[in-house]
Amino acid sequence: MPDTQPRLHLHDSRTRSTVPFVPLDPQNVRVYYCGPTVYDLAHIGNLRAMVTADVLVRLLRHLYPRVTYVRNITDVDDKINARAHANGESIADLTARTIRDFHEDLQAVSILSPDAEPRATHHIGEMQDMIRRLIESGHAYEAQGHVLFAVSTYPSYGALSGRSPDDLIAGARVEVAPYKRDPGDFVLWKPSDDQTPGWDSPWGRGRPGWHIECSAMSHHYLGESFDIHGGGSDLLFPHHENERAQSMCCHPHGRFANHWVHNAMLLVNGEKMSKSLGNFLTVRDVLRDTPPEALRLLLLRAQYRSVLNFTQAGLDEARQMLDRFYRALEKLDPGITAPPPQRFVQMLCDDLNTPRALAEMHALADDALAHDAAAGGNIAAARLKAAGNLIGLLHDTPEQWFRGGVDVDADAIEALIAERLAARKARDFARADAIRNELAAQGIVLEDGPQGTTWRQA
RNA sequence: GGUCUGGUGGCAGAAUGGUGAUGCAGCGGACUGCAAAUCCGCGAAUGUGGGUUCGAUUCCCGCCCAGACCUCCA
Repeated sequence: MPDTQPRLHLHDSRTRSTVPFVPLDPQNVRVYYCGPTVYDLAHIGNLRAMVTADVLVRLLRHLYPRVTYVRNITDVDDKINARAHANGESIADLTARTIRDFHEDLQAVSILSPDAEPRATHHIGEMQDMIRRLIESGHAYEAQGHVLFAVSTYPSYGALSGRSPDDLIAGARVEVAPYKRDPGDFVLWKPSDDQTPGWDSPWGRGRPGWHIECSAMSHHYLGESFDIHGGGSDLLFPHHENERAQSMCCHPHGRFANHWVHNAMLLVNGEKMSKSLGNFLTVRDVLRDTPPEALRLLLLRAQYRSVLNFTQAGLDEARQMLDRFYRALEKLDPGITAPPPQRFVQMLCDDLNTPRALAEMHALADDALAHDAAAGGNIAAARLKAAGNLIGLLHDTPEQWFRGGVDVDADAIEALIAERLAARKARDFARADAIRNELAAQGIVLEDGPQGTTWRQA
């Protein structure tokens, strides 16, 4: 039914407008996202970007036959050097451990692996090639052991982030290195001393600047032109602006990213997350006492371009929403499957409007809960599950969701339920309630239904 | 200082030039021995001052407030 297939519209940061998404090659949609700099655990702000990318890629996979999703790992960076030194460990140990932790955290919240996850240190050669070409074409110059990109050679510099070069100079809050021809020039290659990781190059032993890695890796995996480049809005300038300048100057016939997607920042209790405020939350911190799906749902409750305020109350609410969804999935018949409803997909196609998509899921849950199987309750449940799965939710069974938290002795609980049933039959409600209270104290909630008494974790 | 977003019920959070989704919380009812879960129902919002318009929450301007970015923070 190609006529009824929803069309994806996405907001493009470069033009600051929401436009129809038209793939360069409908047979292979190509996406690049900026991944982590691996010096510390992922925090929930990092996670928002990764979840946004995940929903986008899942939706693209639903709409198109093939998607190539590349997400890099920055494993050469001065913050890494500083952290390894402070920890008294090798850079290799630090980055290996951080990458492993990053993968664990993302997997916990059902973020799918990218098709390629290149590491900067594995692509130094390509970066050097690009730098060489930029020097040869007059877009870059050497100065005091550094190679710098000359922003004045790229007339469109600033077009992506909507700034004029004059604004940038006026607002520069960092001291401008004296060897720069223009205050806006940025480093492509910089010298390393003996204590710092470095690679031999035509410009001496050194290491790459931050931006060049993404230009080199996106070109290597996706070509001169690809469909979508994404990341947090804080990357728009300077990182993405600089990436674009380098890539467009190095590959003048390409378009680099056709479409730019940026997610808004996350606040914690109304404040920007920062170590000095003491509100810096890692994914692990949150998952210690929250089911991973609740964290994921919390992030999807706001549209990705809105600032999202992270609170414990919001997390609790996300958990309650999932309780109801899983309650509805108890109506699911194992044999019944359904595609995600068109209206749900339509909402996602409207610039990833996950709040409206979730409203559709609530309607499906209503339907499933209010009707028995003969009246379509099981179909609604199947649709709900398909919808949830499309955005990386509802992967558990209701059994796992309601009972999966901590270790409990199910046999002991069943024995107490049997004892309570006997007491109720004898109309000894004092004893029956005492048993229920005893279990409640252990975090076990009893529910008396038409089919008998069931239990779940609070 | 410059650039750019945004201010919607108690809270979270959509949408829209013409009766403002959804969720949580609250209130009433059904069900229950009482609960829990579920169901039915109810109340409740567009920061502020102007302008354009038959009509503005939506478009425009001022003000107030919040946030982001301004050379390596998702």
